[in-house]
Amino acid sequence: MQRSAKIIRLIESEILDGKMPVGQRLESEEKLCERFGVSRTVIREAIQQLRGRGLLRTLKGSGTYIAESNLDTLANAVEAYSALAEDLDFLELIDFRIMIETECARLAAIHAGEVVIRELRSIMEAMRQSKNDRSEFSRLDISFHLVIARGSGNRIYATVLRALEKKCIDYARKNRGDSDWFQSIMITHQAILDAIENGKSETAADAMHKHLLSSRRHFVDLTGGV
Amino acid sequence: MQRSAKIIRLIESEILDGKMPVGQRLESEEKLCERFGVSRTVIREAIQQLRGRGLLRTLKGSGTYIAESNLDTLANAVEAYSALAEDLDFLELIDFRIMIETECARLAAIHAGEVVIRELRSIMEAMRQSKNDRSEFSRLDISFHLVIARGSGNRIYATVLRALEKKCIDYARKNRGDSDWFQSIMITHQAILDAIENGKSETAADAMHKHLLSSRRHFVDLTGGV
DNA sequence: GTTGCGGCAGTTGTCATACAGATTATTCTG
DNA sequence: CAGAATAATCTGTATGACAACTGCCGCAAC
Repeated sequence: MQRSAKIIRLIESEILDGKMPVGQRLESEEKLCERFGVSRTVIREAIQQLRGRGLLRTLKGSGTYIAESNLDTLANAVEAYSALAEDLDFLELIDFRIMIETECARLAAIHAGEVVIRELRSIMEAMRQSKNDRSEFSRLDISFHLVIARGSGNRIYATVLRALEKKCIDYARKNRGDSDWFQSIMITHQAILDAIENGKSETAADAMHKHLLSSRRHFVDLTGGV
Repeated sequence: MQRSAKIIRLIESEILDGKMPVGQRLESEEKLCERFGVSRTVIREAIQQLRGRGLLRTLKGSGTYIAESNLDTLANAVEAYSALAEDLDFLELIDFRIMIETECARLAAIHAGEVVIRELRSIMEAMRQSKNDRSEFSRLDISFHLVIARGSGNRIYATVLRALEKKCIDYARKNRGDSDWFQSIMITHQAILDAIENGKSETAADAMHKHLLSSRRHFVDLTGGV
């Protein structure tokens, strides 16, 4: 095994076991060299990888510190996974969305404020006017869902869904349909929005669930599930 | 901005935009030096960080390749997030669990085999005997949930929940209660187990949902939601 | 005393060079 | 042609040097 890999495991376990509090400064690279008996090259490579994982952050001229948690790191990981997972097809994606977004709608009905609701209304209006621009329509469609995730008040949901945005837009573009399909999306979106506005959490969850299930059926009909 | 950061963005975007197919070999470090006009040090630091993110993997003597998606990377990110997020309150955690574990229970009722069911039974028995050892009881409580996640057959759910194990145990320990609370957990766990044994997916999902909702209510009552 | 400046020590970022250890391509040999 | 020996290529590690930046301390001016 490479030397840097050993150093990584040592530092990683110190952090994850909570021995190193968030924000604490690591020893300088030179000290770490002495302590582990390796060259500065090895220490630096280990630190770089741990920075990539979001466990450390470095300030030039100052030092390297235990990072505070960063949602972007989580988003990067999810985005990387969805980009690299060749076998993650759109059915798995929509199944995952059914799970997470049903919950988002439920929470959004409880937590969403006036700002979020106005944003949703404005997206609905833009969608009406983009009826004939399929690409723009798909983008707005997904942004409607992202805003609801944000309105849930749960940052994890919002972050994860945002990381999947590209993949979702690809799905929406592929899952195109005729004028009836357009109408169906607008109606179900409106039902979700109404429920959120009125704070009816179960109704919102149910509407979102039906909306995505119907999207899933449409996708299966259109593509045979591929 | 550091030079390695620029290189990272360039390579990252090439990968995430799908220009570099999974498994493809990157140019050698020396070629990348020429192309970007920097020293080998900078190139290597960029590669190290991208390895940490799970986008690249390197074979000594051979080269650096676009990684295939790896569940461990996702697990690392989730674990790092939960370990470093001092402000990740338990309500967000339990909301997330309600969502994902309801689905796990549903799938486990369909996919769980005899091995998983025996394991669940044995955990129930151990919980009965650990009634007075709160720490051990909490550990067993969470392991019951992890086994169900494994039994769902969905590796993503199982991986993510496994990465949250430590945080879940902390939650369970904090969410302690009296003898009635103990009985309530045992009864709802039994209901979930029965539904899974009998392959009743909707019943299992419902039982899990009720179980975690009740846990959430108990937590809110106990702590005021903090 | 307080403020502002300069300089010094410490620290990370980058470069260059060298070689070890592994893999891959090429050539040689039977 | 097959297989072994060899060469070329590539990553891992070590070392030394210097640039760029930060934090701290002391000193001078007010």
